[in-house]
Amino acid sequence: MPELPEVETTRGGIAPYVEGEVVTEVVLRRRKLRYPVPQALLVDLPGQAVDKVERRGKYLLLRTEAGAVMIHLGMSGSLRLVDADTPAEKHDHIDIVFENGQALRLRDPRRFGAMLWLKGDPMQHKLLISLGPEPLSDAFDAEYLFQRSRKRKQAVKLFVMDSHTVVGVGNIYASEALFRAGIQPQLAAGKLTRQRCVALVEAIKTVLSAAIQQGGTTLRDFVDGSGKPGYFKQELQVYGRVGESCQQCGATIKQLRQGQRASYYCPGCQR
DNA sequence: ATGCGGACCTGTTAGC
DNA sequence: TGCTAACAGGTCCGCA
Repeated sequence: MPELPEVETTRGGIAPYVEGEVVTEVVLRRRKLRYPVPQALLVDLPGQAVDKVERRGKYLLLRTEAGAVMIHLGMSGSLRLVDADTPAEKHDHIDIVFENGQALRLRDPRRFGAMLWLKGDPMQHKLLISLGPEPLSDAFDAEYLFQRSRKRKQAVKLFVMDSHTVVGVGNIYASEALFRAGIQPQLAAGKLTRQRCVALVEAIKTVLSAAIQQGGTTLRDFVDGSGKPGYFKQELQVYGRVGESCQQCGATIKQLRQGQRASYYCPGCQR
């Protein structure tokens, strides 16, 4: 469900309410998520104050003096702030309860998400250490993408969705960015020219920034920290629009499958 | 190193 | 209306 804009929307939504708050208790209703929730989280987190809520790629980090809580929302996860006594529903797996009576509640029907407890520098963790640059940082530029893509036969859409290339570009925004850059998704990454790398980097930055502005994209069930949906869906040009006509050129939007995922593109605008 | 398919889950929807 | 199959925002792992 969440790509970078949805995770960033969640981060921004919960940070003001969670930073500075002291954890009193962790309520675990279901241990089996993507990875088993470590016992150490239940033991070590209570008593800690959350210093900062950060994001790296699609991972959220709640930093405390003793360690960091690392959260991934997978395909269907959401984090919401609720009163601690709000009854938990079926897929509400974990509550981080605070002294002020609020709780940060993780809901995740498909359970592809994760909550881990990291000691030491979280950026050195296996899951974070080899991630590519943040798409909205200066490190992600056309020259980087150009060099990185040399000799790659992989389709450009799969290439930009690879978190080792750049983090945070998921299935929706990969299609959207390629449309905006005028690049067809099947093109081998190694065939990108410098010029097209400029356009693609620009498109990725623009589409992600715009989506963050709109509070993310809600296809069916994404909600932010207070339960509100995102409004970027109405800005989508190709994603989910097979058979509709392109707003740019009028051609019919097409769909194909790449890496077991749907890709959407306009055969008129994308070459 | 690269590239691909399978695996992990449940819920919703499309199609017969 | 009901059943079944396909599909859904992610990404790690193992194999060729």
